[in-house]
Amino acid sequence: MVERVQLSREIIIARAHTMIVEQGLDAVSLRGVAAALGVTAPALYAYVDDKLDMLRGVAESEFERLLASFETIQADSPLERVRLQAHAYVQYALADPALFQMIFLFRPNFEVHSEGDDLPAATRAYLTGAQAVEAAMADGSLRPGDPMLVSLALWAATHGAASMLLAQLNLGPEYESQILATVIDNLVRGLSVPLDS
Amino acid sequence: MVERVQLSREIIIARAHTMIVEQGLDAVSLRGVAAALGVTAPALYAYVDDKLDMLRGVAESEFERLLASFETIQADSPLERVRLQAHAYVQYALADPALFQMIFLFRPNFEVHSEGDDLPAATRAYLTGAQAVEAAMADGSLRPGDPMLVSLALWAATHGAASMLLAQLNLGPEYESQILATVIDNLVRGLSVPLDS
DNA sequence: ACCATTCGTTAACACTGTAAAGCACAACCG
DNA sequence: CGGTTGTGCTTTACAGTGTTAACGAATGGT
Repeated sequence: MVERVQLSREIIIARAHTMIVEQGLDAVSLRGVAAALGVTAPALYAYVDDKLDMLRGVAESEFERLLASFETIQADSPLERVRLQAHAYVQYALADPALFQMIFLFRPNFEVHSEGDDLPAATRAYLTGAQAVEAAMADGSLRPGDPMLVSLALWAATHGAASMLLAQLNLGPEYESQILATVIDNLVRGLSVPLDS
Repeated sequence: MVERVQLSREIIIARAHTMIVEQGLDAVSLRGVAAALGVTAPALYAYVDDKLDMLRGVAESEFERLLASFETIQADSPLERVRLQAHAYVQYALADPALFQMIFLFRPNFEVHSEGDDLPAATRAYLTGAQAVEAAMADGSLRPGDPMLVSLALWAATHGAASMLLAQLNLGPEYESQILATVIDNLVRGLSVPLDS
């Protein structure tokens, strides 16, 4: 009961994607993906270097999705945009834990030497965050500083919060949004110019 | 050139521990650990449920070490203790990345129903952190609130910072301490009572 | 001396990722 | 039309993995 379509890198990655979502990262094998496509495992090697390369393809498409979710955010102020992006990141993580677990298997490279849309999606997602931080600094709502440093710090804290929520610490789910809010809001508060009182 | 000692759970876990440090988590196999002990793989099953259980043993011993590093911290104030614990956590992570990567394979359980030293080391490490937070709140240097929530938030942010540093983002190593400081100091700043100015 | 138990071994199963060789079919060229 | 070339997949194979079942040797007790 396998449907045999024309093989391609995209098809393979798409199938791996859905299998990761449905069965978890550890349960996905190259042979399994091939079988789901009605094909034997070595056939995939014409389109994919190895298993890691296949997963890299899935990760790339995920960063693309994350970036898209950033771009739909409507915010009143630059600072609010920073906060909403952090929330969007956690939302993304909680929606598909297996995918979130995977995207950091590959070290993103944030050295921006070339320009344009051919940058890896991870880099573009990061740049989007950094822009929001920069705007909030120009705005005067965040204290001046290195935007790269601050956006990485925000990302790190957000990532940690998401990881902690996913670790299922038997805390009861009502804690989830509170932990996230505590991390993000207080970090932003610490980074902001003091509002006396 | 294998030295064959009396087998035990502790011996197995210790050997797995050093092999993880030396060769990385992915390179460690049950068969490999057995061979290093001069024994065949099925022999381990008398002392260990399965591979995951073996790793769980290593993780437990690591939390014990982390806890020990917390207990040697000398701080002038409760708030300073909170900051130093966060730094100790990151120091621990950077010292042995493979071990840090592993300890969160298992969801720690923070429900404290029993008392005393028979609690899992992860729980005791967390409680140590929560106590410091509580002291800082009693002290008046942290705004009042749920100590559990705040200490989890701090842990989450710290964990995220460590993960980000370990991801080797091609950022140049001078960024490492800066990112950490940005996350921790600003989060603590956000959690503190404002000091007008 | 025999029995029982403990502690390890060997053999086997069902997987995994990956490489080499082979085979079937379509396209092209004379 | 017949032969050649090449593409796309399969079969086969290898070296691993975790794990289970059956077997064996040594040890201690009665």
